[in-house]
Amino acid sequence: MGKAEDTKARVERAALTLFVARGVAETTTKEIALAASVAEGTIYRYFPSKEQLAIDLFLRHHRALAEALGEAHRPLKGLKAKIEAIVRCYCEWADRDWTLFAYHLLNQHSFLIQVPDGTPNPVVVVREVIAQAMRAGEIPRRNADLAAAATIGVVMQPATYKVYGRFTGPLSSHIRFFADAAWAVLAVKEK
Amino acid sequence: MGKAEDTKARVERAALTLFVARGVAETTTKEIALAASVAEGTIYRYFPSKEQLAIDLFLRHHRALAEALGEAHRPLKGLKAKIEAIVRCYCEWADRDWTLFAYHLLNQHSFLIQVPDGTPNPVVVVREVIAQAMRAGEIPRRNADLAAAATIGVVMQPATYKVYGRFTGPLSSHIRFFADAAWAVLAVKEK
DNA sequence: TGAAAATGAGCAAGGACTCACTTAATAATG
DNA sequence: CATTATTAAGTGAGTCCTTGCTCATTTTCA
Repeated sequence: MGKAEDTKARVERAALTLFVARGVAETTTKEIALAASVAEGTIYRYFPSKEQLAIDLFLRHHRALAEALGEAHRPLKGLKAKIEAIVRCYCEWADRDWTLFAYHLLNQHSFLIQVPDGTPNPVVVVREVIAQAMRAGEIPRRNADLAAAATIGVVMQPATYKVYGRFTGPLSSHIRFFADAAWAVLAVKEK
Repeated sequence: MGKAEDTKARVERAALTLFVARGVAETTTKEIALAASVAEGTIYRYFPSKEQLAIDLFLRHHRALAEALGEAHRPLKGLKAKIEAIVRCYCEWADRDWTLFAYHLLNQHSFLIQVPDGTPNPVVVVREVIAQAMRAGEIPRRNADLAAAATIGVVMQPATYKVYGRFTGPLSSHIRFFADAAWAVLAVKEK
């Protein structure tokens, strides 16, 4: 790794850690510089603004996660297999870089509006898998957005509670439960 | 309503609306004053700081929701009935004052750490209902925090997506689905 | 030796909050 | 009742401080 890339990476990691611990607005550029062992001005060699640094961090993860989820389910046939692959991919992604994952989770509502059209989107990936399974008659038909939201909630709420410290240990240890629970939600029959 | 209480309420409502629309840190005291048709100094007659105003708003709702959920399920017997009552209460609560609800939803991670010990807590209410049902053998035993989180996610994730504008219409129209889906998650068997 | 990288004092902008003061409402008084 | 005194409510210009960002200067290193 070149010196410049190393410095850039240090700034990103420092910013990320502070953003998660104290929030984006509450983190100052001075603090980022200090945590990255760099002068404040150095940040501006690599990023045009603090805002852009925050957005870059978010978007990079957002896109990568969406692509990973897409590739995880695409080769498989059948909703059950796809759901399990998506859940596994999501949990492993979270466990691999928990700080980045937490940042993405906690800042969705700040940045989601700024996602350019056509950007791969994790929610849309899941929604499409579900909508397709409804068309194929694998699960009861209903509002696909609603079904996708409830299904995603089964995994994302536990992830959120892990961020809050309500649990410990890797998300991956619960893949079996998440996949079964997600399936159970999708299989709910209209009465 | 006395004049003073009316002013205080106007300030609170203005702050709430702005906090939801733009975030707490991004909302200035000038904007709050303007929206409440009040001078900036007037805010400080009723609240010691902007921060405290934000916390008050959060805590009041947090406590009230927890109590409402508790009362909704307490008279009932059996997990299925309790879950349905909790889901109904939660959805109606959200529909009744959507701005307040959205504020609470979007700012959990800022304020949850500041909740004083012993404060009624919506998550704990649900967790206890579930833990009790596990002890009674109504549903399979597993980590109660995990089960509670996944169950809550079934309702809260759709609520969150409604905040983001991904859907429209009252949450209450989906009570049936949420209750069935929540039950399905809890009934998932260990394999 | 020159370009790339890094520095950090300083600036302009904007923020939360204060406070000396005005206005409205209420009580006391003769 | 009219008048005055007392308190409550409201004001907004101004203070002080923090923040994001700049840029003239220095350091690093190929």
